[in-house]
Amino acid sequence: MNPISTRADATILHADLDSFYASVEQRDDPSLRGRPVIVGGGIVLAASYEAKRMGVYTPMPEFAARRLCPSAVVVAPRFEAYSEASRAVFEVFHDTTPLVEGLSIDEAFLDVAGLRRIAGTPAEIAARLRAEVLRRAGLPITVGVARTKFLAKVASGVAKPDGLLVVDPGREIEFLHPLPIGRLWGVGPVTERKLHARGIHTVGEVAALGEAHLVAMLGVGSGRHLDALANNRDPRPVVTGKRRGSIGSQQALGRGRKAPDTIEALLLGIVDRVARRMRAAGRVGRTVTVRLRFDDFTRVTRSRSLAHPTSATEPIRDLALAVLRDAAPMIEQRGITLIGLSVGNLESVGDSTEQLLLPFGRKDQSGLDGVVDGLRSRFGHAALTRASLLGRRSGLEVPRLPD
DNA sequence: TCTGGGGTCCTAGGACCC
DNA sequence: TCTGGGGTCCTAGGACCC
Repeated sequence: MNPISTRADATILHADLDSFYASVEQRDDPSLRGRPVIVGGGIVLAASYEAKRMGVYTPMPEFAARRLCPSAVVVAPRFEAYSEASRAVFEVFHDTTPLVEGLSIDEAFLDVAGLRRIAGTPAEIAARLRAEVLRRAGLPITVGVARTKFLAKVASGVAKPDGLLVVDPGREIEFLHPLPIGRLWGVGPVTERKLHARGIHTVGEVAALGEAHLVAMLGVGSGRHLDALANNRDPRPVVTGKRRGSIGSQQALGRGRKAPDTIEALLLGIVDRVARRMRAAGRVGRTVTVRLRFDDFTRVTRSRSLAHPTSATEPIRDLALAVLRDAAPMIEQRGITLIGLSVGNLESVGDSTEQLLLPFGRKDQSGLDGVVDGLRSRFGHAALTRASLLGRRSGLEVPRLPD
């Protein structure tokens, strides 16, 4: 009998654009190529590798970066251009494999298992992916290849910039255990401090600690999570079709007193932006969270939930204002330096027609005409059109909509 | 070094229901 | 009259990620 290999192949790619915003600027303005570039808006949003070599990092205050790197060209961010570049890059991802899990505007996991016959080994696919991203989007990208998501991500981090690194399944521990704990997904400044205080500096040392110890130190969630990663257990599959759970916006205000009217006006602007984005995305939500940051950089959040999900501006605005007024004494006393709002508990408009009709007490199709106006005011016309289409498709006689 | 804007996930207590 | 345990939702806060 032939021995059956139980060890899975390294088929997960982590693709991560290098200094994304700065690279887009260098791509679009040839005079910036080869020079230190900082994309800044108060803080450093991105720095080219030329700037990083001088010690510039994200999110360093802009003035500090200028002092550190006087020869740097500082450019204002162009978020539209970055979204467009991201779209082009994700097109390449999707042309490579249907199994794409986006993590942010500039990185994604790709599962290329099963593509060997038609597309070659994962290393070959990764090399081609890098070349294609450069050709079609004009951007450098680093790819890590491994058996698990975590190892693939670490690999791309190690290979940066403009690199490709495959972690051979036979050498995973050898690769993983010497790494500093900061490389572990979920270890930020706080956890790092706690571990350093106990003399733990490498992933191998975390692995040796044992789950019980980690749980006692960091809580059940983080403890188990870190124990698993450090011991090279990461069974998470690449998941497609994930949707956001919240949509929000915020604005830093700088120090100094602001009149209550000014703060309200800012919040209204934010509500408007968020509601607009929700409608554009075809999402409705129920939980409205107002976020405040004070002069001393402490933060609070205050949230309330609506009875029914919505993407209409008015109910969100009313609730947000009520929450803000409750917080007025706090703001008066502590000074405000940031205001933000997000809407969570998101659902997709059109997930089910019933969900749309439920708030109106209509589970069947009798007398639907009368609810059209109500639906429009609640969800907006575009969402209603989609719902109507879906309703018809699922056999409901949803009334035709006036234009 | 004094800190932007977009998110995710986890924890924990209290209300409420069965 | 005094009392369980489980499940779910809501709210607040914290850590983390890019």
